[in-house]
Amino acid sequence: MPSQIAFHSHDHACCKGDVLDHADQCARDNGLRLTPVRRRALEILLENHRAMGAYDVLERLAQDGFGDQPPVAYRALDFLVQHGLAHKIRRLNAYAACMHPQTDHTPVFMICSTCDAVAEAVAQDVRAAITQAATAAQFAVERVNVEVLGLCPRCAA
Amino acid sequence: MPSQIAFHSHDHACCKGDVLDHADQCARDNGLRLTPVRRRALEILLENHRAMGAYDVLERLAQDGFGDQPPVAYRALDFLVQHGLAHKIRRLNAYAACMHPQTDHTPVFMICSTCDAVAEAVAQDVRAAITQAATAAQFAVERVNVEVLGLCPRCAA
DNA sequence: TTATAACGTGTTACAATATAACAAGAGGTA
DNA sequence: TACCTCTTGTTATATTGTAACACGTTATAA
Repeated sequence: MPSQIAFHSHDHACCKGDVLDHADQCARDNGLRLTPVRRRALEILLENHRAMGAYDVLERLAQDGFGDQPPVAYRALDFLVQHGLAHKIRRLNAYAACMHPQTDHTPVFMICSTCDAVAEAVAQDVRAAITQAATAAQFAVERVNVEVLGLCPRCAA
Repeated sequence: MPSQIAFHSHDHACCKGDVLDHADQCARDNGLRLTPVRRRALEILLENHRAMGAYDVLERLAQDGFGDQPPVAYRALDFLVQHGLAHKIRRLNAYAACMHPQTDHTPVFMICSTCDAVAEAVAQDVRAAITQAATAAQFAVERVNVEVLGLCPRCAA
């Protein structure tokens, strides 16, 4: 599942299913508890290739009978981020499901400034270039966040 | 002035002076109005190589006799960011003076997770790698933001 | 099995970050 | 001068994010 397809038409039910399957698998393998709220939060994020604000997710969770106070959403989202099942898109103060949960990746987020769609690319050489720059500054890298704002193919057309 | 020096000892009065001089120059050349609040905001950001929250800057501005309501700080900071004199560090919800205002750069921010110091590296190949990844996804890049969390040389020691 | 500890959820209350909108002043320009 | 634009100050409010506690559930271990 190459990252680029987020911007292009694809079988999203399948795309979504794959990620959820992996999440279940990952939970089993690592002794994580993918509880109903957490799993539902991930499903909500997976509904489209857009980042969602914590309060938007909260609203959806509340509709489904879960709690309706901010910590409910923040805790579920923090869990997903913590375990690599979702990412926080800082430019948008929002969250998106991880589209490459199986790989140890340094995600590059491409955010469409027109339609707000978000795609996650895996770019190993971006990571390499960053590491090199950091090394030159004697800086020990822990986490990397790359966000690119621009126009997705659809909006550019 | 190589980016890396932010993490190392350097003549900060000079470092600060250079950036302010450039800002004055840049304002003259481009017909920008580097008004007292705006210039003072930049000076405040330049006091150390740390990112400052808008409310911290506001407090300082208020002490200097400017308004004490949030828009005062946000407007000054937005102006600086808009014209490339400062950057917003999204991981910290904070702002830092631009240390390479003269160059058309894609900044890479290195944020120390221990002491919160921020250094700004210019890494042309990071930009190149990102552009390549974006092109592969038919994504038209407008702005790029790279933030690296880790340990600065001092804290690593 | 029961005791216990660790974790998860719901809730209240609040903190931190950010913006909309309007009035008034400062600075140019015809 | 009259006019326009930009800038500043202010009020009020929106948005995003957490601390802390009560209670339930799950895992562990005697």
